[in-house]
Formats: sequence, structure tokens, C-alpha cells
Amino acid sequence: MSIKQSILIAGSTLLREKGVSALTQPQIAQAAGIKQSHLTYYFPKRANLLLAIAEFTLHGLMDNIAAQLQANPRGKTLADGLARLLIDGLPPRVLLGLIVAADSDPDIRKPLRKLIRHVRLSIRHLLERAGIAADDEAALLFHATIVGLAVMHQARLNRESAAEVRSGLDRLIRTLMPKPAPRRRP
Amino acid sequence: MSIKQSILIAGSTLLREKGVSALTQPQIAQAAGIKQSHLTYYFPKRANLLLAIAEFTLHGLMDNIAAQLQANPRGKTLADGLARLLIDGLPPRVLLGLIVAADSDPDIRKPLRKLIRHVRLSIRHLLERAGIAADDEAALLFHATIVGLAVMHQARLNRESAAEVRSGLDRLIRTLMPKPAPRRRP
DNA sequence: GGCAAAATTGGTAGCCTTACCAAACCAAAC
DNA sequence: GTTTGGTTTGGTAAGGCTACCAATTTTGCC
Repeated sequence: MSIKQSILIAGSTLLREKGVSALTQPQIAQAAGIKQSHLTYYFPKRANLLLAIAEFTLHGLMDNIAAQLQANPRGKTLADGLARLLIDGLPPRVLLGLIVAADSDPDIRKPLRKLIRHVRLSIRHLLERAGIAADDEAALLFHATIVGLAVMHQARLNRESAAEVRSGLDRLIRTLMPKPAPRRRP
Repeated sequence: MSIKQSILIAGSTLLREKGVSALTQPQIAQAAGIKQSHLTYYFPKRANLLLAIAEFTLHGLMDNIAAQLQANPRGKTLADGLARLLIDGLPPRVLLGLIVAADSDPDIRKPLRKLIRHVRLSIRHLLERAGIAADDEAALLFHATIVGLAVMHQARLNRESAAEVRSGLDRLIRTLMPKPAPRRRP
């Protein structure tokens, strides 16, 4: 495994488990088993490191989703897979980390926009595959909703918030899925 | 105006305009026109200050929403008012600030949960007033969606993201509003 | 083997943060 | 007018972070 990879892995693990404030050069370096000064050799500025970690992380997530969808491309599985992803905490923390960083380093914002666009696109593919017709606006709302669910869970991190992620996703997908056998109340 | 108030105002202004990373004791103190050491006299720990700012901010927001709703309690206005709130940036930044802080100081999480519960409740009232029937799950989804829209806008801060907030809110509310004259496609 | 480039290390300058403390100050109560 | 309690100030200790650099080691190549 290359050093760069081990840095990225250490970084995203740290991010997942301890949040953005733990994502410092000393801690990442220690977790990756290298010296801090060596870390700056690979990533001279903190922003470089952050973006690399974000890209690396999201790349992994996309693969993850794709694989899950491959396994069983219909509704229930979609909700389950997404729920696991959102509760895991890595994706929202990546986003939060970038937002916070962008506040003090505006250069980050451009790649961040690109990243979000990319996620949006992936979501559209996801929905298509799940048999949900989604125009731009529908994809936007879906995206926003899962981001919101994830962020609110991150804020609370208890059983209730996790349950909300699941029930929220369930309901969200249920309302969007084409009904196979519409049954009406009496 | 009491010193405490001026501190809270300075803090929330700073938060709105420069983001969480600018929310430090020196900067707040300067903005409030007092010495940093004096700031710690009122708020011995950073967490105290953060929570106070969050409460103060959200309190103001609720009043804001309530007033807007008072003025004109139906759909279009609801969307407009919310959009202004979300684009303004203060609410999502308060949330982000608390999440980041909670990562290094878990004591913050309990009041943070309470805060979110409170917002949820306000949203239910809001929806009721706007003539939208909302069970728990619907309120949850509404809440999640607006949080997601706001956060994704904060991440990008450009015209496109602002437009997304507006169109997202529009569509969200449109799908929830009871249709006055349902018209079907041919 | 020897050379050049890349990788790695130890060390440190400079900055910023939070939290604390002792002293000065003010204002109201007695 | 003095005492007492709350306010305000200046100063600072301790710690953490980023970024840089000079020196050493390793690696790949001729």
C-alpha cells in the first residue's frame, strides 16, 4: 500500500470516528504511521489534504452504493443501503469538514461544488436504477433530504436519530416508488 | 443593551458572516467591544458561549418565521420566508457549529438534541398554520429537506445553490399543499 | 559501485487558541 | 464613607496547529 493511500485511509477513518476537529496533521500522521513533517511533503497545504480525503472517501462510497444496488436493485434494499451509509457518518462529516474549511479557505469551494454535482448525478443514476422517475427537481429534493437526515443524525448520534434516518428514508422512497399494487382505503 | 446581549449579537453576526472557524473568543470579544478576558467572565467555557449563541439565534429565527406567517399564512409566502432564512446562512451555520463542537465536547450533544426537537416542533406548527397536514414522519422529512437544502447551499454559496433552495422549497411545499383545484393531465 | 532523485526525519518558527488569575475599578447598601 | 459584591482589565501559561527547512536515508538507474 502506498504512503499516500495510507494517509487517505487514516484521514477518512479519523474523520468518521472523531469528526472534523480531529482531522489535524499530527493526528493523521500518527494514525498513518508517518511523521507530521512527512505528511506536508505529500500535501503541502491542509486544503490539498482535505480535498484528497474527500475525493477518496466519496469515491469509495460510490463504489459501495453501486455494489449494493447491483446486489438487489429494488426499493427496500435501496433504503437499507442508504441508511447504513448515512448512519455511518463518514459522508456527512466529509461534507461538514469541507464546508468549515471553505469558510477560511475559499479556494476549496470550487472543487466542493464539483463534488456535490457529482453526488447529485450519482443520485440520479441511483434513482433511475431503482425504477424511480426523477427529474432534476426530484433528484434535488432527494439529495437534500438525505443530506438533511444525515446531518441531523450526526448532530445527535443517538438511537432516536438513527431510527429517524431509517424511517425517513423508508417513507421518502415509498412515496417515490411507482406503486406495484395501489390499494385504497375504504 | 446588556453586555451579554452584545456578546450574543456579535457572536451570531460573526457566525453568519464568517462561519464557524471565525467564532473564536478573541474575534467575538473584539466585535462586541470588550476584552477577551472579560468574555470568559461571562462564558467561562467555550461550550457555554456556543450554546448561548445558538439559543439566542434560534430564538430570533422562530420569532422571524412566526411574524412572516402572521403576515400571510399561505403557501407562496411560506416558501419565500423559508428561502430567505435558509439562504441567509445563519441557521445552518449554527447547526454546523454545534456539530463540530460536539465532536470534541460531547456535553454539547444533549442540549443540541433538545434544540433540534424544538425546531421540529416549530416546523409542525408552521405546517399546520400553512394548512398542511403533517404527521411526525412528514414533519421529519420536511425538516430534513430544508436542512439539506440549507447545508448544500452553505457548501457552495453561489447563485445556482441559492436558486436550488428556492426551487426546492417551492416544489416541496407544492407537493404537500392540499390542492385547491386539482387538474389532471390529458 | 556510484549518482541523482525521491523519500523521510527531526526540529522549529510563528501563530492562534482557551482558560486562568491577580489587580484595579465601580456601584449600590448599609 | 466604607464595605462588599459584581465588573473590567492586563497579562500570561499551556497547548495545539500549520508550514517550512536543513540534513539524512533510501531508492532507482546507469
